[in-house]
Amino acid sequence: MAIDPESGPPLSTLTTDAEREDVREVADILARKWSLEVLTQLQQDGPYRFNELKRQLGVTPKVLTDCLRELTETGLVERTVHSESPPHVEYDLAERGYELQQIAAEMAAWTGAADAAPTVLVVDAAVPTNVRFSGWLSEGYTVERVSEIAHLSGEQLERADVVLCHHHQLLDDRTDLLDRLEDGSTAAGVVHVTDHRQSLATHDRAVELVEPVLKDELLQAVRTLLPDGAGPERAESSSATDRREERSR
Amino acid sequence: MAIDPESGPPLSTLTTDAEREDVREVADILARKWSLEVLTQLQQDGPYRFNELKRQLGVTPKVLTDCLRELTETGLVERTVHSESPPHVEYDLAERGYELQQIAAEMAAWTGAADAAPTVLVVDAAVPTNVRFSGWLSEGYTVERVSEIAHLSGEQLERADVVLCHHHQLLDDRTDLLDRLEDGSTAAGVVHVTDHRQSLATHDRAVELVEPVLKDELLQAVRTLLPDGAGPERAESSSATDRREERSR
DNA sequence: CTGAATCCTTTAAGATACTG
DNA sequence: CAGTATCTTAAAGGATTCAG
Repeated sequence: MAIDPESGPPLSTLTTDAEREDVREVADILARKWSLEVLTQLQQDGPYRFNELKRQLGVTPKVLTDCLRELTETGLVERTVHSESPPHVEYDLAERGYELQQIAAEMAAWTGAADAAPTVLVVDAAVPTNVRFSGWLSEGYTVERVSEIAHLSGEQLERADVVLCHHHQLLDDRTDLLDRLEDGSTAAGVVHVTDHRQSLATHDRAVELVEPVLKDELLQAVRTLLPDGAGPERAESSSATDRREERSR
Repeated sequence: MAIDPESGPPLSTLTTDAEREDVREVADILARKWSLEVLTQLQQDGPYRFNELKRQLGVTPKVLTDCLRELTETGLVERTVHSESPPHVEYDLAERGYELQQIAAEMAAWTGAADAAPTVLVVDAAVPTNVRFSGWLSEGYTVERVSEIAHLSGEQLERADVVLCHHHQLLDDRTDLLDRLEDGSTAAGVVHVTDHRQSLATHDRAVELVEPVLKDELLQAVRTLLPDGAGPERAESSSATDRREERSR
């Protein structure tokens, strides 16, 4: 398991089935299409009536009914019936609904932080090499590892800003992802690590390094491949949203 | 995450659609039936091979394949192909998978904390009364509010240790939940608040209070209705798991 | 105004059998 | 050993219509 030992272990583990079941119940609500929309809307604009909310979110009545029923039953939203004429119903955020949004905000911050740090995908280095490279990159970068480039998924490649791989891997079974890596049609830059110089840098977003590779050499190579010199020291300045927009263009 | 409302408002709000979408993606994974099982299993017992994991969890191969594919594509699990003979495949927790479990643990702690504090359900007090009662109870109790007892859901009643309601509400439209409240067949105790004494305490888990109700009077009444004198000062001692077992018997 | 009732489509999950 | 292929079921989301 790839946990860096230097950080003191908070190591809260989900040991019991009951705990995991609790998490699944909470996550199930957050995963529903309209739950968070309703919660944030209620938090921002105080109480809402049914049709107000319906118009605001652009959701069909059945779905909103289902959603609000679940949220009130789980104590995240308060439903108040006002009997004055004309009678109406108000929905407002409950204390637990507020608390849940704080947790949701942590989740967003977590993914945001990973998006903000450039991601380096280390492909199939032998274990000692892998550990060495990962250690060098662990500050300032999000590091992912993949055993064989043949099994690389499109999603992983999309998350990567730089792919770091041993050259011999690039000679094996061809895949379309591999082709895209070599012809430079991916957003990610490529660092080839080879045992002997082979002049493989086939496009301007590819760099070749020959073993033995030094730490500064690797970091420098990675840095040149990031968009306009954005590196770990500048990673903090670009928000998660900025990077998301960058990547989805 | 211990969110105490009296601390200055961290008030992280989920303002953008992108943030809510991120949360939904993460929550969707946690809500899946086997994701957390796989993650905790990998965390506890190092790397696993496919069939090992399959036997351990008692899951069909298709479902495990789907689950592992999603977890590796999202970078939570590392998949390593060992080509020595006999060749085999290993799955292990990735750094992000470890981080996600920390968040999951916070979610479990959050629901656990709510379970650990006795829950008082305040039914349909007029707004000023409601605020007054809720304020008195806010330390040491989880407080929920419901506007009309007629709309009380079974789930809410099950979460409640004590139901605090105005007596006139109990005379209106009958529901089965209301019957259960009055005949004492619910786990929850009942505090009736009336304007004039009416001798309504029909069972030993019901208490009648006459306005004006004093803070100490209310807190004392609530305390007598909790199982064997467990109150807010003892709430910390009983773990979330203990209370869950209590309630599900 | 606030939903309930109906119908349709998609997807997770499980069971079962089969393959490189 | 490590999956894939097929089929079935159940629940969620959505559109539309109807009702208290």
